[in-house]
Amino acid sequence: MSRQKYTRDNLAEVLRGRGITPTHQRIEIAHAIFSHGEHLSADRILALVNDRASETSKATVYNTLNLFLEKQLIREVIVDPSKVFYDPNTEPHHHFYNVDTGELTDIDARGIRVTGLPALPRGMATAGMDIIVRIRSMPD
Amino acid sequence: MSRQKYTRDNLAEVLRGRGITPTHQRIEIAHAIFSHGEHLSADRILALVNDRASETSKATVYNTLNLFLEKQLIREVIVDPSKVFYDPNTEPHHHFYNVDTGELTDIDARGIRVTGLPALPRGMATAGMDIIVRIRSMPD
DNA sequence: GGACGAATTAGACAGAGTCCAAATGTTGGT
DNA sequence: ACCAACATTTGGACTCTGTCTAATTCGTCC
Repeated sequence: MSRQKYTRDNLAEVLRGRGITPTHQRIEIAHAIFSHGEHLSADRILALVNDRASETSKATVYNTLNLFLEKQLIREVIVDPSKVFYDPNTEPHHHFYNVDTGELTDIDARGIRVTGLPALPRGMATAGMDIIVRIRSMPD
Repeated sequence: MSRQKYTRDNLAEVLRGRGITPTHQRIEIAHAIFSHGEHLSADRILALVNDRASETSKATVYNTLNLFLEKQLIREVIVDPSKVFYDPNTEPHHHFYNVDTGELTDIDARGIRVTGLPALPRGMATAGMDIIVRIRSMPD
């Protein structure tokens, strides 16, 4: 995703580019995810899109998020056992996870090198690697 | 945890060593986790302990798992959005996660080096790092 | 045995996410 | 404009994981 203003028109184009019919609701959902810089959970997204006018149902939010995932428009981040976070950044990167606040911060993957990993089991291919650095406020 | 037969007597000792009163149910749960080599989810553990005689309730299984976590007898592994896995291995290690089958495999952390991580945000301390290598069967 | 605190229990509850069948929207052809 | 065919959305029921609570049971110490 290039860096630019996420107008609803731009977003419609982006969706088309991935073979996704840009409906009303999908654009609102994309807008929520991309213009809001953070890592959002499904329920936060549902709340955000229903803040403004067009009502969108829970089912549509989940349908859409899964569609965006399939089309690799977003990524999911699994760090909290109770909910999935959706990440608009599809560049290779990892995360700091503040275990006290639940806050997620990106770590650019460029420059990070992991050595000493064993060979993959036979006939297996890597589908991706996630590094999660759990952090907490220093006890003083 | 040293490598030895996980008899119920041994396990009772281990629990005591961590300041956990070794009850009937707790020993059965520990036995399920430690003698079964795998990474189990709460519902699998519930099923396992109720296979043999002594019935154990869902509440007790969750209570006990959380107690074991607190006392650092086990670790939790968060890779599947729908459930937590419990890991009897508390040595530093990471995981292969087979996204097709859901199977988890340990990766010994000794020998693994990660370079290029940015400095932690001010006033933060590392609480642990997890590396998850997602793998899938090679498309042939 | 009695008393007291710790542990367990069933079942109600909460929250995330899925499923389904009905309704609505969109598109292309005539 | 109308219709047919298809894609999308919807409310609500449902499932599943996990928590909570108040009542019971267990263990221990006197």
